[in-house]
Amino acid sequence: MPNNFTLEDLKQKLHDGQHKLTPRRQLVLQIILDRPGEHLSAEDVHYILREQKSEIGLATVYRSLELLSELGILQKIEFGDGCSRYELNATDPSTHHHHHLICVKCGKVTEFDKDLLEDLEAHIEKKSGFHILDHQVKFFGLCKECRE
Amino acid sequence: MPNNFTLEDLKQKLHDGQHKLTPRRQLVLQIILDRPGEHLSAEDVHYILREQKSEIGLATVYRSLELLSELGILQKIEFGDGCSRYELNATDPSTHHHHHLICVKCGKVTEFDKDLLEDLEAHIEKKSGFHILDHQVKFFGLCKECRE
DNA sequence: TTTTCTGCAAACGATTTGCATACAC
DNA sequence: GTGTATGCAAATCGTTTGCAGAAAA
Repeated sequence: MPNNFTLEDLKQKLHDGQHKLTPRRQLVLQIILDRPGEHLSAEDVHYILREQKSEIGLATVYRSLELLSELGILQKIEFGDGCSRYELNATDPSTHHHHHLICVKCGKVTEFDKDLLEDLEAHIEKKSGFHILDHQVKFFGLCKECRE
Repeated sequence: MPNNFTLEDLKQKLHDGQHKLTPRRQLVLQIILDRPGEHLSAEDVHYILREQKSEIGLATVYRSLELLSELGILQKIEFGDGCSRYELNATDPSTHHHHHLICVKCGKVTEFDKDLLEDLEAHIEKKSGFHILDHQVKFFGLCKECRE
């Protein structure tokens, strides 16, 4: 399992904000954990949960995803397809900051880890005085399959 | 005026797709042209037009912005604030591909032109076989004013 | 008990669409 | 005259919220 936080960490984080680690929230998180690299939307998560007979309201899915994002467990991302998607917000620097490759033909979203943006970020900080905390990088183009 | 296409180009592009360069479409485009670096939403454009006594339906604004984006005149961008925004899609390589610096405190969006992503793109193409056509880069952080 | 959590339905806000009319070639 | 554009209102769709009951501390 590619998560780099413990259940205890999570409980602590929730507790600090006067929240609880409820069964529903664990279910929602587990769906994301089980599908690395999948960028699920709230409706996706809801659908998967219903499929596995876990009855849970769509509003609760939204609220759980929102909460987990606020805690930094998940990362909310937008691919311009009209809905928010979520992925695990890895805190390990080696996996953090991966880039998304979005195929404009088939719509497939793949990931690419290597982060070569440091130079650019340093340059920007120096020139503009803007202190960068995070970034989102999306590349649009044609995936290997669609090129052929 | 920072546009690098002529009215004739635009007319031709529209004509190729069996569309017309109507007065309304010109109005919408002009609003964007007059405000470089402003990232206006459809409602922003609609509001500005009403202010200057140009009566035009909101749906028409949406349709015009959509059409101009399809033609590559405008670029549709998402800053995660719940609505699509539009900017001029400069075709001049020296101004193309500017990055957005989004302040997480005051919400201000500024631009930064320098494009140092070439190395990264070359690396990705080589490693993944993904052919990159365009990219979107957003940096989140604190602007100069909010740091103080 | 007091607080948080959940489900449901209603509300919401950005965007799209159906349709009748107006315009352009 | 034929096809495209437009305005308006209604519909749509993802998301949020109000509220009442359920669960947890």
